[in-house]
Amino acid sequence: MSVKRNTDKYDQILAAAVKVFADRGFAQSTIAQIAQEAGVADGTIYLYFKNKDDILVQFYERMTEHVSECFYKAVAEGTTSIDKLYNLVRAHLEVFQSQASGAIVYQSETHLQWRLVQEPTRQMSRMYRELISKLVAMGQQEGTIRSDLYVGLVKRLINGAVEEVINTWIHTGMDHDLPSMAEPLVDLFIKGIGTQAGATAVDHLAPQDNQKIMVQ
Amino acid sequence: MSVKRNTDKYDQILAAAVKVFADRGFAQSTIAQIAQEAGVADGTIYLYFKNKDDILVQFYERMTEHVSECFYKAVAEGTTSIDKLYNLVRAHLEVFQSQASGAIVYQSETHLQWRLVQEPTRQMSRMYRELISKLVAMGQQEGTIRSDLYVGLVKRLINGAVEEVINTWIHTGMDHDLPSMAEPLVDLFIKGIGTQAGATAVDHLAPQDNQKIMVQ
Amino acid sequence: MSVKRNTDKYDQILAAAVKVFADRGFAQSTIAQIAQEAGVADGTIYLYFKNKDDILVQFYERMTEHVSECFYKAVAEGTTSIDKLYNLVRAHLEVFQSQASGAIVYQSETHLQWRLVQEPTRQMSRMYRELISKLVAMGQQEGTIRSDLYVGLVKRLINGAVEEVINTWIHTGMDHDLPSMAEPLVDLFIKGIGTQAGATAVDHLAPQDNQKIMVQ
Amino acid sequence: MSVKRNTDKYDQILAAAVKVFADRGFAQSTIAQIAQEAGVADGTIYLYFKNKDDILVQFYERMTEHVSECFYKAVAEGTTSIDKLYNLVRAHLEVFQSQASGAIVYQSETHLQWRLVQEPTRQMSRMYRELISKLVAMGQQEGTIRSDLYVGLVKRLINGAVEEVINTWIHTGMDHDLPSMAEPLVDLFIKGIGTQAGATAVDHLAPQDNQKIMVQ
DNA sequence: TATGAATGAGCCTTCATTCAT
DNA sequence: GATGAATGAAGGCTCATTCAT
Repeated sequence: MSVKRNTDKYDQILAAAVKVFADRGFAQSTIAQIAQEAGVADGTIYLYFKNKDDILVQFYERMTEHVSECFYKAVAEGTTSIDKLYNLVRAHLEVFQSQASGAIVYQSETHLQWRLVQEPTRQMSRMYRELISKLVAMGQQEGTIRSDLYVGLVKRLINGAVEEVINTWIHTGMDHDLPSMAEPLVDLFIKGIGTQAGATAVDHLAPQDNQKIMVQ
Repeated sequence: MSVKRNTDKYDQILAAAVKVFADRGFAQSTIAQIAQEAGVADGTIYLYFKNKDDILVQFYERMTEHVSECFYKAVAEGTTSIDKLYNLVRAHLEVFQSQASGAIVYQSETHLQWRLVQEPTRQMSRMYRELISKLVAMGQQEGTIRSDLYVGLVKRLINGAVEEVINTWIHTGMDHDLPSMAEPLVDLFIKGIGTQAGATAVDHLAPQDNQKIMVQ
Repeated sequence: MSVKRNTDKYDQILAAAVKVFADRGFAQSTIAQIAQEAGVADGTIYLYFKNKDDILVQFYERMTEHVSECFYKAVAEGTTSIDKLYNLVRAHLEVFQSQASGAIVYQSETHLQWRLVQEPTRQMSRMYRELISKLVAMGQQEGTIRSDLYVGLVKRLINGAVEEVINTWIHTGMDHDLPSMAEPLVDLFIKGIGTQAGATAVDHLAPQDNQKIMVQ
Repeated sequence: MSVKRNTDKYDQILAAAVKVFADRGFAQSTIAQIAQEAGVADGTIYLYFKNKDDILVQFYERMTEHVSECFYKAVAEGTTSIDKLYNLVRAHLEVFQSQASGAIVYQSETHLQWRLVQEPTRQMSRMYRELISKLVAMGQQEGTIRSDLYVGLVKRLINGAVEEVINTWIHTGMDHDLPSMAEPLVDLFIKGIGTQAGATAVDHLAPQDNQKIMVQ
């Protein structure tokens, strides 16, 4: 009656499903396609997953867990905050490159299946924010990172840029090396794109309402 | 015979469709739902759109056109490159805030309905890259923007960060003011998150293969 | 409220409908197609015909009437029974050749829309039988036609053969001259395909139950 | 994935479909009606047939194959050409009587669904022509069949007359015995309806262009 | 009269899910 | 456990018919 998890066949089906989802999108994928890709009968899938939605949810939970581990480990391995940031970005790119299908599904379905994957996604986001938050605090103590920063926005800056790099990679056929983008990205994160003169110029932009910036 | 475009009812149906798509996703939306939201009969939709896919395509084409205009105008209105960048980011945030449903659909379906919306999406991306490219070149002449930049990556940095800000806004209930994020974002883009010491530290990160960075 | 018949537009629509029916079949034809072919608006058709079925019925009634006239006239013009038969067959082929679309529709839809066109079809059949019946009786008096014939079967022989010739003409692209088949057909009807020896051989075939032969 | 053919349920559905098609015509029949008649769910039909069209095509292929076998066997069993002709006509009537629904569908849809059933229909026609052709040649050697015949026209004479007999049978409620018409039909085919005097009279009909007669 | 936009019932087809084997 | 045939609800789309202009 209740589904069996963490068996070989479970993994086999999940892997097949991710591949199919990556190809056609979750909503356009059918149980029959997944079954064929996994080399099992349609009905067999229901021995391991409650229903079609459950497959996606399981994937997100696994993915989140795996990614979390990787990110934590990557950050732990760095000594300075900048090392840690570099390791984090590199780990992000590496884990998505090594699991292209998973990456595609994750990037594509998060918005669309929000109701289903809200929980793992939020957890991922929280984890990311926490890592960035610690990084920034550490860097501020080291004197390598500015002290006038809204952490929430920094997180969005870094996460958004990295994800955009991954998206571009996906849409251009996944034919270039993703982790090698880590260093130039971190370079941009740290130094920005401006010169000293540019920095001064920015300070003369009209001030704005900073109240709502710290959301999430 | 052929569909009637640019009529009141066309707009009415398109608006309804965007609302429904934003709520449930394109694939999960039904013609019946759109018809009900628009206050017309199911069949009426087919007087204005070839089929369901066509509704999404029309939306993308309209959106792309509208956004392009806004962005071009915004950039044209700035005097310095930093002004222009600020105006661009602000325009991006403004146009998506003013069309929340459209923003959601655009962000959500681009990846998933790639076959359908490839063309307008590519056009949008090209336009964005062009604007950034000109901005950067101008800033480099002004001496406000660094000269050692890969424009493609800068575009991904800025676009990715802005879209992530929009996504966060969407996922947190669209309850804060989006355009006010423009200034702190530009501040981060120009200055980065590092200090002088941080900048020096970045230069000591392991060098990497820069060959493939210029993709897109 | 009540439909107007025998006006120019009525004829125009009817002609257009027959053309469309011939192309795609009655059930696969749409009012929109007929309207376009006729150069009128969809709604206009309902000023002249009760509904789609009515168009077919009107066509059958007209066709039956026209064909009847032609057949009667053709038969009246012959002097001997064989002349009359020849004229009948030739008229049949002529009228269908001169109205190819009508011929196609008539041949194709009679079986399928039996419920709709039963009446005119039956009338046509009755007329045909009557003509043949008179022909045969006349020939028997003249001594040119056998006296041991079941008229119903003779009618089916002649009508069936002529219609099959028409069908073949339709299916081979309507590119040969139809009325010129009248003479060889009549030759076969009168003489049969056998020799004297053949005729003798036929008489030795097993006798059968002749009771039910005279139907229709 | 691919449809299952030659199973019990396949036959069951095909039989039900033929019954429904015979009742209402192919285009007016619905999958739901067929499913109900077959006692299965709508979706089940798609496990055995690609789509609605495929059902008709399958029927035609089966029918053609079955009829071909019957006709070949019937002709093979006769000794003289007239025996063979009689057997052929009788087999034709028998096979259509024993499969009334199939007969109706075959006669009704051949013209209308020409695109779909062209292939089997052409094959059937070719087979029929071949049989007639051999028959005639044999009879001519035996001296029982005239030597001045256009085979194509003879085929149309025989086929047309037989089919008209079947049509009449269908339209009059299928209440008389069809095979018993074989003998009087063959009698007409061989002897014609004329007397010696009639034959002479025919020869005085206006000559015509014989060039195009041999089509098909 | 004539129009053609609007309607909505109905149909083919797909596919998640079940269950007898 | 594993299968895959069967189910039937649901959705995209068509088109005969109506009616306000």
